[in-house]
Amino acid sequence: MSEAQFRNWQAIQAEVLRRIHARNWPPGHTIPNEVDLAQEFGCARATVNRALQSLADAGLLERRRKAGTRVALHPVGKATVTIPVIRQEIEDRGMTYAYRLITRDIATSPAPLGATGPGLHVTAVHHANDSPYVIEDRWINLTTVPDAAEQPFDQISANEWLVTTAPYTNGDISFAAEPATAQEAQLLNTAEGTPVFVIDRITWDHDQTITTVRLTYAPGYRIHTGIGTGAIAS
Amino acid sequence: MSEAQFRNWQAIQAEVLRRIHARNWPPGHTIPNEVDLAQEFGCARATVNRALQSLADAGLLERRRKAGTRVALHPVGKATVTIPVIRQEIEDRGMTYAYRLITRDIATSPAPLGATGPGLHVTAVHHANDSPYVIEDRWINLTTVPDAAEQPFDQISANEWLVTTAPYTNGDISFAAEPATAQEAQLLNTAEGTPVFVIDRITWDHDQTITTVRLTYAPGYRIHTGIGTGAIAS
DNA sequence: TAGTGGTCTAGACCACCTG
DNA sequence: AGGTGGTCTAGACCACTAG
Repeated sequence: MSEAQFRNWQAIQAEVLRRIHARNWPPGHTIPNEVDLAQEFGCARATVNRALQSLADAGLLERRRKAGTRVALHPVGKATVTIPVIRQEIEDRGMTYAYRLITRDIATSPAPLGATGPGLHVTAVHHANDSPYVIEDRWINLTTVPDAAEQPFDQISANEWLVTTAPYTNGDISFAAEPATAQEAQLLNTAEGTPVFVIDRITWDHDQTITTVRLTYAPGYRIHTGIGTGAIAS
Repeated sequence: MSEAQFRNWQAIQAEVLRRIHARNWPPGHTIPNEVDLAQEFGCARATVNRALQSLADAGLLERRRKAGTRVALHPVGKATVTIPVIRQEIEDRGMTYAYRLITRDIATSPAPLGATGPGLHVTAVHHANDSPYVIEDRWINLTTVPDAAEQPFDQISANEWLVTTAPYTNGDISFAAEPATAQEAQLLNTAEGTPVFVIDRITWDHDQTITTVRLTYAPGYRIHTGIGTGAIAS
């Protein structure tokens, strides 16, 4: 009791986790406030705050001013998916990267890009070990990224050019399974209707649309990542 | 300048972001250390630390002791995918939830569960508005979760029972697009070979396997989430 | 309105790492 | 060896919100 056993926020976090797992603090239970915990753990309140905030970020605790800190009823799992540059993703897997531009046109942007100004439409295929890896079907808003109009995108992909040129503040991303269209199947060297993994992404700089992209991966592609309290960052 | 314009860590974070976007601090650039920034912003170093750590978590900065803080060369995007309980996911979309147990057997666990002890194999279908929504094909490790053997899982799904009973510390998760097998197609009321979104998940309590599950979603399912510096938490 | 978490401060010590 | 980020402290004030 009131022993100064827990000197750093990670130790405190581990102890809190232990009590949750041991059902000392069951789901829905309101745990002691930060002042009391700080006294029990023999540390400053700021240290307790950091430990609890980290657990709240992980979804295991729900915190509200005045109401206190409760153990989440349904500990929502959270998986952080990293979205690397395609060339890096391929090279990190030890495969040889190649890039092939398919089409490049300037036309009126489709609805998602704001429906107003002109857009640059680029389609390309990224290869890994000479096999098609992913199709990049992209619209770039030429109103917000006018420099894109001068880029040929025949050597450097729009994917790679944009990350070092057009920073974004927000984005939406979605994952789905879809049947390959005839054109996609041809580019990916597979059969029409084959299940393919599709990522749709749109990014903004504040409220200005920058680009929308559909990435259609060759069959067999998987996204893999870790979850859980062991992966807590910050 | 040394003006005390930035009083809280979020304002500092915004200012740092502005300088990165404005190319004042281009990719690869080493930014001033925390002491200098604190003086410039007219605040305590801890406040600068919080702002920079938040940006480092978001992948925009790379920090190392002694080396300092650099702007990331390839600002890796990170999307946080939440993994809710299936019943909640359906009800949150305003649809009616229903659950149907298909099979329940005790047998020797397959390889992923440790290959040693007995396992409980449960397959079930979750419905939304009376349409099949997702197939849950699960193995539960009866060595680590013996209580599962006494659960019928005919009313409450294993998915829901486990989150409030068997906490995990770590997990792996992967997403893929696959063709529906004959059995999956039948349960999902679709055609064999139809592209379906599949989630494979395995969870451990430290190094003890708890459960593996394959979730096969009905055609049309999408995972959707946001990305970017606007979604920074903590 | 009072209790709780959110944050800031000024200072200090430490762990890590580069040069 | 020395500079940098990582963290802790003790105290303070503020913002939010439940009762």
